[in-house]
Amino acid sequence: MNIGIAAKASGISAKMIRYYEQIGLIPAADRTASGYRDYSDTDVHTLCFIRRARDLGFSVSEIEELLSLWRDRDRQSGDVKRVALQHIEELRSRIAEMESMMTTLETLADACAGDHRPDCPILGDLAQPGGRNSSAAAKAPPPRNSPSV
Amino acid sequence: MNIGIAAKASGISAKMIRYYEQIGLIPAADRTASGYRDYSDTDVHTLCFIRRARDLGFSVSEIEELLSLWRDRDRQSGDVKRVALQHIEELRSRIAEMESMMTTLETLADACAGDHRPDCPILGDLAQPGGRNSSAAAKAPPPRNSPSV
DNA sequence: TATAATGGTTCCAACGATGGGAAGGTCAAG
DNA sequence: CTTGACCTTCCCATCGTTGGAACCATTATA
Repeated sequence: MNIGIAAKASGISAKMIRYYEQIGLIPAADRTASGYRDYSDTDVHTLCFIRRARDLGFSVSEIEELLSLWRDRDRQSGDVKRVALQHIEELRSRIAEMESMMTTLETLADACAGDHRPDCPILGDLAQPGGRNSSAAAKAPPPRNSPSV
Repeated sequence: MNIGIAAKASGISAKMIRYYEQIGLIPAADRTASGYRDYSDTDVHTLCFIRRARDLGFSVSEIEELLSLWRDRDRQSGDVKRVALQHIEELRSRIAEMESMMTTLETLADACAGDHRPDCPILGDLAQPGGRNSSAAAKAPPPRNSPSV
């Protein structure tokens, strides 16, 4: 089947399917006589696996790992679980960071009248001469995934 | 003062200060006779403002808006609050998305023995033929900020 | 059958924010 | 005057994804 059909069937855009092939996440697809990529149901199944993993926020390299474990009949479930737990920790830390930002912002927003007057505790906080550290997390690893519609 | 000093004083790297100048977030710095950028205490104060806003997860365009409100003596605090509340909603939605992922992953990880045996509910879920939708959020706007180390 | 409308192909660029590094000029101390 | 630390500009990489241009293949319609 054509890449467009495989894209609809898997929920991964044709663009991304080509990209995944390019970076080696999936093997190069078969080609028809005219050069079109040709996908089997098995290929689509793999693409669905990838999409599901992406929806759960796994990075491409993690998906690579998961795919190879999936294909390995002699895998140890411990290896899969390790990848999952690591990702869970990653999510946990990013969530904590954002929640910390949110708490601070909510406090500031609550203190702000939000009317026509110029006085504003939010700007007041941002302009703190000391460069305040407050409660908002400052340093943390970058986000993974993110569908960026 | 030199860019290096301003960088240390503000907590923003020299690289990023040049970048912010390039994209117009901050005006072009004065130059010494030899071409070095020259910063005043006021400039550093602005940089600190920017850093604090970034630590709270505001995007560059939001910071642009906040900076212009900060400089506007006739601003209305309602405008500032609107920016903040919008960002809070953004954070809230991203957190919800990640929490949904985490919940799903934790359930799967709990169900996985994590030993030497190959049977694995995590892979089982990812390989669902239907392309499952489950509870994990699939679509959401891209993350802002993110200190990336 | 001629032609138009899809849909495939490749390649290049952009996003957002940041870091890395090369090549070369400047400054201050020894 | 040399050395080392700092500055300058410019380009590249990250990560996942989308967009577009230019061009070829297939299909459907007039």
